[in-house]
Amino acid sequence: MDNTYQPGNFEEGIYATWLKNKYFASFPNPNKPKFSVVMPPPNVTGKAHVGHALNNTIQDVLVRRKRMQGYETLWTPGTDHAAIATEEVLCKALKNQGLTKEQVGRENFISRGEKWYAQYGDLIKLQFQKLGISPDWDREAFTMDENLCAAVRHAFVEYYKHGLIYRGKRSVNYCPSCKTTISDNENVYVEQNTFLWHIRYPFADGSGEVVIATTRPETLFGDTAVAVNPKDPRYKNLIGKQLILPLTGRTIPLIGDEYSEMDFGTGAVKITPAHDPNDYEIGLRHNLESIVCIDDDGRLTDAAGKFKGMDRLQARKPIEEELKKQGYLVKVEKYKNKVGTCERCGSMTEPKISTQWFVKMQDLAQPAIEAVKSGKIKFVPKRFEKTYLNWLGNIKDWCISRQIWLGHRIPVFYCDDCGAQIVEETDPTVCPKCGSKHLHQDDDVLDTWFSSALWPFSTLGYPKHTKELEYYYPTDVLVTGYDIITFWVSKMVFSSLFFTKKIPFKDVLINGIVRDARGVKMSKHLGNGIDPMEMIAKYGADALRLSLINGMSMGTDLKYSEDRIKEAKIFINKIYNASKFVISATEGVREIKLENLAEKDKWILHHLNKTIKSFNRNMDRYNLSNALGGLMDYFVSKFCDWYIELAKLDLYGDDKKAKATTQSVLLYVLDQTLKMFHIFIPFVTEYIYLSLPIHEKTIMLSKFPEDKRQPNSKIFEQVVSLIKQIRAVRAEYKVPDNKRTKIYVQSKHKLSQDLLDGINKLGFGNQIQVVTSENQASEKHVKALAEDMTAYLPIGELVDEDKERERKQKEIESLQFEIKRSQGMLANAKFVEKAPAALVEAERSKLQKNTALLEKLLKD
RNA sequence: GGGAGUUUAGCUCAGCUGGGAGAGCAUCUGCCUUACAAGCAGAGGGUCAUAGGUUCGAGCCCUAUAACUCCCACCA
Repeated sequence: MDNTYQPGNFEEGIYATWLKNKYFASFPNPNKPKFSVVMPPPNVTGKAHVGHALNNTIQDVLVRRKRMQGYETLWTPGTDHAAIATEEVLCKALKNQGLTKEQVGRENFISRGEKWYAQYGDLIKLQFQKLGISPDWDREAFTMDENLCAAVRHAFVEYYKHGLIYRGKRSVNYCPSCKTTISDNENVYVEQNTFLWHIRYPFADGSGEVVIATTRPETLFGDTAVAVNPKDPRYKNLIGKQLILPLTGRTIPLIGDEYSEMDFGTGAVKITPAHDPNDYEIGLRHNLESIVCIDDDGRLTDAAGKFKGMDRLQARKPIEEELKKQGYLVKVEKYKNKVGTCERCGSMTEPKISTQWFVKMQDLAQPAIEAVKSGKIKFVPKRFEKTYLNWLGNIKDWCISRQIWLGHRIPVFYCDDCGAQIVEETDPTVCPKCGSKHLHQDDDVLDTWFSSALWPFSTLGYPKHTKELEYYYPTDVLVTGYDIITFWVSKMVFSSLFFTKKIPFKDVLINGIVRDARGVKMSKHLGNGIDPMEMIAKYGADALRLSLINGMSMGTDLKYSEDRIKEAKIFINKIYNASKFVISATEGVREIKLENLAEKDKWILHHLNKTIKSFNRNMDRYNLSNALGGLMDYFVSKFCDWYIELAKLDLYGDDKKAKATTQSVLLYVLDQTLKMFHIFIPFVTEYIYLSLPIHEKTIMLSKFPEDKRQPNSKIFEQVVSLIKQIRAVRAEYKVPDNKRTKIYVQSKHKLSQDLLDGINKLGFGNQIQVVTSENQASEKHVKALAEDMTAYLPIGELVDEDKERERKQKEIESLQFEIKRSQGMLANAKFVEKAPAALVEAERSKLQKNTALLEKLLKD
């Protein structure tokens, strides 16, 4: 081992060995219980960020433990093609060359996409490997792989044949300047200072008018109704009457629809089905005509009469003037609202009603809701079930077509001659209806989530009936962020239930988002991100991993900064140094024998066992941070601070038997704790493990610690508290640590020599003597008390009678307070009656102990 | 507008089915003790956001209020 902890010296080599020996590989083995996890596939658009590091570290921790516990463990890695994001990147690159995707053509563009995927897919993989995670890389999957494409195709055809896929109209965002539809993500809402135009629509019969308020007067030419709330007393009786649409002379009806809010504007809203998604819905409900008054270039159409050909925005002013001239304009007020704009060019987007493909959700959603409600699928933390159920409960049909080129092309073919729609698993060459050979495929591609929805089973070979699918499915746990519960988790559940008749996973573990030290979400844009690769280079992968798990709470965002990684490294350094000590102290040891245990040995083994027990309990409940915290605490506060310090007495002493036992215990405890630490910090633990005098070929596949009963040493617990008292008393009297004193000990129990030596060493003594009464401690002294033990410390000049009296007085008071409290509780009949028996018992023994201590003090 | 979350020590956060307020970091004091000064020993520091309620007992349960955060929908 290196003399100091230098992760850079061994992390890479260890990972290479793991890979070479195929320790991560898994194969179906019906004789063993299995544990399977599928990795949320990162987008192949860039490099790994801390969020990936967190998500994958959590998975690795779970997977490594199960593997060590003897489960046949499969963790499937993979990547997602993220069509929209990648297409965006590629378009930008083209733009820099002065090209558009139309100019390079669809085929050429797609092959550019493939090149991109090949190049960046490997990059992400290399970064993940640096993290030390242990998925079965031989099973790496990509959403555009041949067999995954087959799964997508199969899924589409199945849905279609079950009548769950249909073509319908929907409003999409359209950018008139880029001349393309854009995704919801690229459509950013920007607050703008604009106006609210109040326009008069007279009744056709001349019986008055209705005033409407609008932010878009230019869409007036597409109006086919005015809507009011049917409960609105102002208009209730007027519903059904005809209105004259200004500037056109057309008549349109006044309709009643809940959509119209009574307290907004005038309570009357103009309805333009062709240019507003809500209006489109209303149009469907009321059977309204849809009139297009803005074309794909953003110019007004014939419907706008003399305004035809004008830009939609530039037409506002002239329209306003015309309305004013003709007496239709009531007023124009200043108004702030949010307007959808194109992320790329910044111009205002237009809602556009177009034909899209949909998946019918109602029947699919129901079983997915049931799966969670019945508890077959559990969310951790539970509160995220609400997010899931809420969304599925109000589900709308899923629009799966996207107007881009990258991704899975919609497998629908149209016959140019008879117009038939052909949907089959293989591409058709002849129209089954009319025999025509003139066929063309739908231009759109599928929503990226369509393929991600199949991920848990498509990666195991679906639609083929593979032995992997048979053995590993359903998977055991999915670890993901709360931001994609609706996008992804829900879709996997209903897809899986439909296609495989099984749930895709049993537990859904939700991790939070990594934020910077001020709580701001990390992003490229803000430049506040922490680059995991840079951190690994600086502090090692183990430190990064430890810092992510330590203090992390499932589902809660993590405030994160480089300091945390520094702290983690310091902790690992502690493990490193303690291990170095144990290894040097156990050179040549061939066998671990836990025999002839001394008090300290029983004590450390008891606490080890307690730690293992709570570690496993916490891990089973996915309390990773608590499991880790308990282990860290044991390692430092019990093993290092007490056991190792005391072990030195045996190691450098003459008692060979005691030395052998201590060596065994040292090795045993280190071995067991390393194995638990391994799942969090795999590299350094492997490095140390392989340096132990007794070890297997890798810690990765060694047996995970299990709970074994080990009674505690009560006497050693008392020795610990006596030593703590001695130290506290010394500190209070300002005895510097380098000034050692004689220690007199009086104890009800017989203290063996090793315990006395221990008290002497850790209590800063230079000599220790057992006494049977205080008088035997002849010098002026102060006292340190434990339940059945007392230490007298002759600290010479530093003894201060007043202070000693004061200290005792304080102690007495606090004991009296405690005793009174205990007595009060025990005197309360309701407490004794209602509280759990163990609690009452504990209170009694506490009272007893405190009373004993108080008596002792009062005697003085 | 609908939903969810958070509020505990200077900072980051634990705190189990309700049963004497915790950890790490930071601060202060002492110590280079042969694994570790990236260390060891000790100490100080909290009206558990606020106001009510339930209970023998509330950080935890109920009601209301405030501040902050997030998600979804929408603003004619």
